[in-house]
Amino acid sequence: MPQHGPVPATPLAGRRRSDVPDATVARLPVYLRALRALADSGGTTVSSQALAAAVGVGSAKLRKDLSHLGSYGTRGVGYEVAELVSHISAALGQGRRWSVVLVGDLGHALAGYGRLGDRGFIVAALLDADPARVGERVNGLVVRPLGDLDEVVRAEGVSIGVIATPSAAAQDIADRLVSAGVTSILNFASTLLQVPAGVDVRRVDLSDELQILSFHEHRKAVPSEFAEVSA
Amino acid sequence: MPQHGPVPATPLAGRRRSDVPDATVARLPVYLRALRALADSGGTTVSSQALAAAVGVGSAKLRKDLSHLGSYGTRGVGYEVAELVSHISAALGQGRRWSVVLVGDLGHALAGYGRLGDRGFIVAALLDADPARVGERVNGLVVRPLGDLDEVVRAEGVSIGVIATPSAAAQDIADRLVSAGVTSILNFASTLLQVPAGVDVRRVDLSDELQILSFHEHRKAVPSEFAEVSA
DNA sequence: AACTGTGAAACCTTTCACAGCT
DNA sequence: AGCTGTGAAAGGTTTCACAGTT
Repeated sequence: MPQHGPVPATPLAGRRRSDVPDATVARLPVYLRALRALADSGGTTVSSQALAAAVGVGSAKLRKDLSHLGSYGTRGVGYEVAELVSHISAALGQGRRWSVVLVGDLGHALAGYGRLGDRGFIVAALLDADPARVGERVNGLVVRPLGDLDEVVRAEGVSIGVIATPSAAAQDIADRLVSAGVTSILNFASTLLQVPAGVDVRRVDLSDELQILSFHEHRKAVPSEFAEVSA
Repeated sequence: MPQHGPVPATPLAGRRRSDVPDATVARLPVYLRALRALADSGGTTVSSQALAAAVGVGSAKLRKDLSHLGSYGTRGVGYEVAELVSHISAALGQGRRWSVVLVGDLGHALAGYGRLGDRGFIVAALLDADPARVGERVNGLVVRPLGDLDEVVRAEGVSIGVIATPSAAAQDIADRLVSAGVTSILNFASTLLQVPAGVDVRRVDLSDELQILSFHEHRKAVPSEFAEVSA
């Protein structure tokens, strides 16, 4: 797995993947959720102040974030909720519905948890390598055997796969997903996946998250030890 | 529409929480896992090159990260695996074992998934508001009623809670956790929690993650619309 | 008066490149 | 020769503060 481009001489050859900064992209789903809640409760316009307060960020950051999508506010007034919703949705690719496959037993639980349907995602299939789990009904879906992966991905045009298997199986599942045509993977296993260029992977790991919390917790408990250099 | 006058939310005022940068803290668990794998396969020393390659970061970044913990390498040689493991563990607070409570049905699945025991975490209890789930055995633990929360937190000295309930219940659970004495929360619900200062919250949301992936996926599909003019 | 959109400043993170040790 | 540790440079993100618009 090659890592670096060969020539570092090029001054501006980095892969600019999109015009929207990563940090902004990560916040768009949060804004979107807050805006939809606003719309549901009858709001028609919001100021950056009000929306920012609702999501717990500063208003300048929110405005800067939105400015990367375009100029959709009205000076002196604020943003039209419905309009913002549609622009953010469009940026996130929600203009179409994305089919996803969830693989592994944690996936069965996630399928019932996330309200994915409300967010423009269709669970094309739940897959499991364990024959004992196959056939189980989970949240209106029947668990299918791993062998169906290729067929499902091709038939349903799946481009996103969720790996929620034990770590040991994760790389194998990733390989299968990629060879079936999946180009984005959300990986709940602790394994660091090897994938070809062009495939995006995001990893979410329970124990990593807990360890980050315990790092800070540790500091809360013994602040004096870290405050200052002693003798 | 939003009339919340003063913002009670946590604006996260500029505060130096620890001497280790956040970005570094987030990577420590990854280094630690790689180092343990190395140790298990008999490695005794690593160079920053080798370790960095194993976790998919640049070697300079790895060295800079480690330098925030101290100076534990040997020039010309590399790092002693066992020594690094113990220093990173110590930084993450793994010197002691942390008790956690998992609340909600997704928590039941997570309890069986994460190998938390291997990482220094003890699941003090699985709690559920649904009486039908109470008494269920999951991974060697019996699901207990939500009413036990206070007792468990105090009896087991729990400082970390995981919220894996439906969104509608999340804020209530957070309030209960906080009033029982929990000071770090990992929130899998989409709700943005309001907590008092001093309580850390990390949120992990399945549909947010999928939306981040679909953002990029969207761009892959229609690159011409967003790409710059090529040479 | 209220609020957006945005340059510029401040801050944080990553990468470079090399001095210094083994 | 090989590798760490780290200042300095480069790049990215957040915050400030205000001109511009309604």
